Amino acid sequence: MVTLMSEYQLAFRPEHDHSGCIEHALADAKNLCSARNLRFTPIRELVLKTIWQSHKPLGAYELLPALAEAGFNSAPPTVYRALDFLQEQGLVHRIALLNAFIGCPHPNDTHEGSFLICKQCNNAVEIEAVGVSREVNKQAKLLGFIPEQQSIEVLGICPECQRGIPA
Amino acid sequence: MVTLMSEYQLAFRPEHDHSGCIEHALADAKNLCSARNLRFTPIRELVLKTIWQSHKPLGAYELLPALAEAGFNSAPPTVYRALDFLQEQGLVHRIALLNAFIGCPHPNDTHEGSFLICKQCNNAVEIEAVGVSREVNKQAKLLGFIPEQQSIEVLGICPECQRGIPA
DNA sequence: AATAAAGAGTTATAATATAACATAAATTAA
DNA sequence: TTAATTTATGTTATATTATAACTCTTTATT
Repeated sequence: MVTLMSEYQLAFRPEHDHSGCIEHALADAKNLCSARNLRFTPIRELVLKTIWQSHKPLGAYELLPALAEAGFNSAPPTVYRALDFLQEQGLVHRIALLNAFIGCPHPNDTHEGSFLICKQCNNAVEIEAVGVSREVNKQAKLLGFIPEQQSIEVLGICPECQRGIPA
Repeated sequence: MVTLMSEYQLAFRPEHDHSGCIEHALADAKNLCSARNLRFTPIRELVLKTIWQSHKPLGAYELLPALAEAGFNSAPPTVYRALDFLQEQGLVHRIALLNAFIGCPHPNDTHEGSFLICKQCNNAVEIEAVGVSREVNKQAKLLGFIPEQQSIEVLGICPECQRGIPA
């Protein structure tokens, strides 16, 4: 059952094994940094882990308490530096509509996320918007515009919340 | 020549008659408000007019000086109220990636803008992204998600700037 | 070990946005 | 036409998000 479903659906399925999401994301990040000869420092790991506590995008300031509890400096620059690093490496995405950050479930292929964000439960899923990107590029080409960075964000109601059961 | 071109291209064509854009937008707004029995107050008109001074999205605080010069209160709430009104009526769009606002060239049909934004000259054009919206809805439906609000923003280089002539 | 580079600590502040309450103007009801 | 109501604006204060600038420490390179 689960194996037939795209990982992208998990965020909208409260019953899924979320500890698997976290472990998978952290392992991915460790591997990716090691392969790129980058340092996956304790602060970076903690920020990523905190982001992955749920599928709800978190604001930068919501990440600070976790740093404080772990005994790190918890001034804004600390978390923004970690977020900058994680974004550069594709490990997290920033959701512009929310000023918030979410873990990327497939950080290995460079891409920009497209998101469905539930207004009720605040969970967000990253979708493979191949068709969307293709259409955007088509429109851009018509105007002679060279696209470099896309932000596609859709607010709405997720399947769970439609059933009246906020996740 | 110009009649064959979509109005959407104008932002990337520095030679276009921009006074026409402004007049058209203000006339549209006046008609729309009157048709909806809404008040197109001097502040709202001035904010819209200021936004339409160019095709570059403007931040809220960039609009304040115009209010001050015209003798209005120029504290942030004044401009945000006007922007809220203009957004609700579809007269301006907010570009989330830039925290900035841009005039809508066709405010009559309710829609959400999709934008191509030039990183060099900062001009932005609203595109008719019918195909894009269709693709987004398709993806959403696959996941049982009901889309309500879309934000599609593409950063890149416009045709003029590709030619090395920043508009 | 000496040097350089990268990461983190720290203080201050910039930029964006809203809350809350007072006043004024316009619309509607009496 | 006034009185009541609604809508818009004035005003002060503050919340939220993000970055600048400088210091110190740790890690990597020579």
